[in-house]
Amino acid sequence: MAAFKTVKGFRDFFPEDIALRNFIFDTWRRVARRYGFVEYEAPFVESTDLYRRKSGEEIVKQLFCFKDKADREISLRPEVTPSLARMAAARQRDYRKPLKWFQIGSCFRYEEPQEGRTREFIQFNADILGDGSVAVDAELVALSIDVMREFGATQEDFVIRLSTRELWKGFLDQHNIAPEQQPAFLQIIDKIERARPDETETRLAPFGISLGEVRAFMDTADSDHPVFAELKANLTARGLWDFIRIDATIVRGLAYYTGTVFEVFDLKHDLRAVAGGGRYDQLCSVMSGGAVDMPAAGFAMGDVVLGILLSKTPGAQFKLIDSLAEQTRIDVSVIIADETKRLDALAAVQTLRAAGLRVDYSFNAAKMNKQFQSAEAQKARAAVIFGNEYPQVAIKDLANRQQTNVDIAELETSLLALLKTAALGPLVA
RNA sequence: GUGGUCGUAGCUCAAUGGUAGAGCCCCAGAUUGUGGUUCUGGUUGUUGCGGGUUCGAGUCCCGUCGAUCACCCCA
Repeated sequence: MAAFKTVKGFRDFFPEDIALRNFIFDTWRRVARRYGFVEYEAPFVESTDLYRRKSGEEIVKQLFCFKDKADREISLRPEVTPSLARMAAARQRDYRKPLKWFQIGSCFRYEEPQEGRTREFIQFNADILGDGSVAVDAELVALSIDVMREFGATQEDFVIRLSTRELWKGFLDQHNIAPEQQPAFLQIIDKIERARPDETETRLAPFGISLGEVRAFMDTADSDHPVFAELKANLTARGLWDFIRIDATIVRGLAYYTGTVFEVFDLKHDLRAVAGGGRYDQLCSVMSGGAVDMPAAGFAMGDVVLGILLSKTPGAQFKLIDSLAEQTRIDVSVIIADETKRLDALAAVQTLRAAGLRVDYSFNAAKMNKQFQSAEAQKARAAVIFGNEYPQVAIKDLANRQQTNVDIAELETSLLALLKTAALGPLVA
């Protein structure tokens, strides 16, 4: 029988992978909380209609969708924004506005996997609902910048490419393009940097607009354009405007964006967008059948591309490596030099664990050097040796290799004191 | 869903169609009460899977699964 493998596009998370994931989650949570956001979660499975409502029938081919045992059409969530809109519309009266909500969890898309794109990925979503001001847009951009900075990324590593659909709306109204045709036009703009010029020209033809006109218009959209004035003043005051690059080609694929749109882009590795989002003022209304009309804006950041970026960004390495080590390190390795003292050692293990220390030991009789190697491998700060000196035990500081004997009654106190001191020695690399 | 490339030990990779290997990792010993270095020895494979051609297939052919790249998509 062939060995089992993960289902296509899905990942195993071994301990070192979980350590990285925890590091990412912790960072997302810490910064979001710093901004006054509160955490929520939505179901992993929703009615397929929820996504049809938002994006139309063609979306189904990208959905991880199936029928349940009662023949209901359901889908693994491809994103959480529709769920958020549903939840917010249902209970919005219970919360003071604006809502500042964030969420961390898996999403699923039935696509061809490749680097940076899997069928299950984890997103951090941050959204602000119930306030339509540019101040909200600025707050979200600021949050996305600070999340990246918290990971250790700098201005050398990433940039916020930002635009607003207002810009193109004005342009299109001027050219008498009907609102229902505008999404199709924006799709062309979205691909303008990747597509060949003659292809773009052909696709623009039905709109009666030349590539030259589009390019000329894009050149007028720089950071001094009046449409960005308020956002610029806001982010400049925070010292964050230097992270922004106005880029009229950023329109985001989604039809529902209505105002500011932005993406977090890495500058050095030619990766996919690390995060993206914008303002979607109509969505709550659409999702609630018009019952609740609430302006909203938000962004999402995926773990897969972020993980690749972090692994390639020197500035992020220190925090990351430190976090990974901290998640698997123990405080104390109890070494049993004399098997007749094993029960005494176990008693001490429990006492130390009750005191909150991370303690491990060998399950079976083992040579001293093996036990010390285990202590080393687990990055224990101290070793406690139970041997023929009992009822005294030897405490060894594994950082500086100094060893002292103490009475068993003083073990906990002595260890706590040792663990408070800085680890000076080769262990601290 | 479409097309290209790839798939050999836990990992990184070798092997003109002719006995499947190396380094790292791991395990044991040198060292029976002391961890990073060193030395010695050792384990590890249905060569992704299934067919076919051949005296003989890791190697060539077909299919399939997976990875990766491009397309698509990125809600």
